[in-house]
Amino acid sequence: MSKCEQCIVREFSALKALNKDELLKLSDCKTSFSVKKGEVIFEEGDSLDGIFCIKDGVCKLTKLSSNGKDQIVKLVTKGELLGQRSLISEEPANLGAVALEDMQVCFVPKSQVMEFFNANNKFSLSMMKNVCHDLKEADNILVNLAQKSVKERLAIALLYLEDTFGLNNDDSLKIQLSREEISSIIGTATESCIRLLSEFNKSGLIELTGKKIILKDKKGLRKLAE
Amino acid sequence: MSKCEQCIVREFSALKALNKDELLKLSDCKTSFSVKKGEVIFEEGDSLDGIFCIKDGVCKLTKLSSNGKDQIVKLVTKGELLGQRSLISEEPANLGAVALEDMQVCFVPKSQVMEFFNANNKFSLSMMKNVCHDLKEADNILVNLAQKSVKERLAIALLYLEDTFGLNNDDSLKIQLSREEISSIIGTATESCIRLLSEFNKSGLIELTGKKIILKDKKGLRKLAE
DNA sequence: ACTAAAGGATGACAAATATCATATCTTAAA
DNA sequence: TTTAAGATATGATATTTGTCATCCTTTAGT
Repeated sequence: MSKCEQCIVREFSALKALNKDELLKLSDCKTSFSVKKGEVIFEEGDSLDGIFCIKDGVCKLTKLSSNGKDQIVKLVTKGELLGQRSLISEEPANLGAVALEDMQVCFVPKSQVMEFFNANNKFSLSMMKNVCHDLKEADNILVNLAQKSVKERLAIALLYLEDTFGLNNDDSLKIQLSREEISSIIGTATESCIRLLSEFNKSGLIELTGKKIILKDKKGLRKLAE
Repeated sequence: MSKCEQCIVREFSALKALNKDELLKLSDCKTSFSVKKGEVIFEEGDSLDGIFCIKDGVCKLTKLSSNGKDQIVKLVTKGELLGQRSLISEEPANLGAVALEDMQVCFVPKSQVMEFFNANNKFSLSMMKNVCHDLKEADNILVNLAQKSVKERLAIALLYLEDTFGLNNDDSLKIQLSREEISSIIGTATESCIRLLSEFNKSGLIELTGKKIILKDKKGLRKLAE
């Protein structure tokens, strides 16, 4: 069983507010496991008995719409927590979580989180700020979905993916998403997304090489994104 | 200066978690004021030095998109609080608030809210649950905007307005929104919204009499909304 | 009561987006 | 390696939605 003290999740999440004693408790009660690409961490409607710490990898949070299509609501990556809203609300998960890459995850039982929550004001405030940040982001995405064209949303999404997940050595986006997944982020048909990527490619905004995407003209993309 | 003890906001918001002493403090520090229909309570980007309690009336929370159109992100009504996210995040308001009706509002300074927040665990947990609820709602709306047609979104919005704000004696929706505002909720052009309302009217789903809207066939609307 | 301004309605048309069909390419399993 | 399944690409077409113009109706102000 590894220690939580040096874990990357401590750097980026509410766990940074925990003191040494609390970290020891955390190490004791957590369970580690790995998740293969494509595997489900939890499904929409599941009751979560705790939160997940993402030590490595990226997953998507999705919701199935009644038209049968999945919408990606958020991508969650290394260093972040998963399941906070559900835990605080004491409600089943509103979104499902699926690994986009192989992941290393820890599970911390609800009882332990609530103990920190009640005992450590900094921890609860920090967690709250995360939820608030998510709310702000969700509102902003909501406005984009309502007011921007698919083309604009694609430009925004590509810039977001580069900013958030960075680049490989060849300047291509580090995060690997299928065309269908990109469509599911921007809320459009897969074919429309593919067509626009081709168009961006032809007009020199991006460069497509197989699955790889390189943002060639970020200024142009930013202008498109407005 | 009126007492907070009997205030309707206590019934529905995090204020229900305050004890008698705290309520007295609240009464002491709050300022009451009224807002006329159409007036701005705060604007996107404003730094809020506290939260607002809505004693009466309804307001819209909007965000201006780069295309020049306002998107209504949420309607907030009698009994609810305003500005919680901004307060917790210690960030400027992400959304602007404009009265849809004449309102009675109280303002509670940040210092006092934070005092309750730190001293009273129930209060902070309750407030957090509100933010979590907002997040869930925002995610759900986001999915609808991404995946549902304008017609479906209109049906959903009409049902929501009836459920949330109720009916007048003549069965018409109690909340009065302009066509432009309805468009701004469902994220479409005003003309498209007007056209669909006419269509719903002709097909017997709703009945339009001037500004009044009566949901005639809720079953049909629910089916449309899926 | 009159008038201007705003809101609402509708047609004609354009643009954006979805859908369906099909072809090609990639990947993983036998 | 071969093959099948899935992913990507693209054309043709249908549908949805937006835009612009115009007219009608209501509302607020003088």
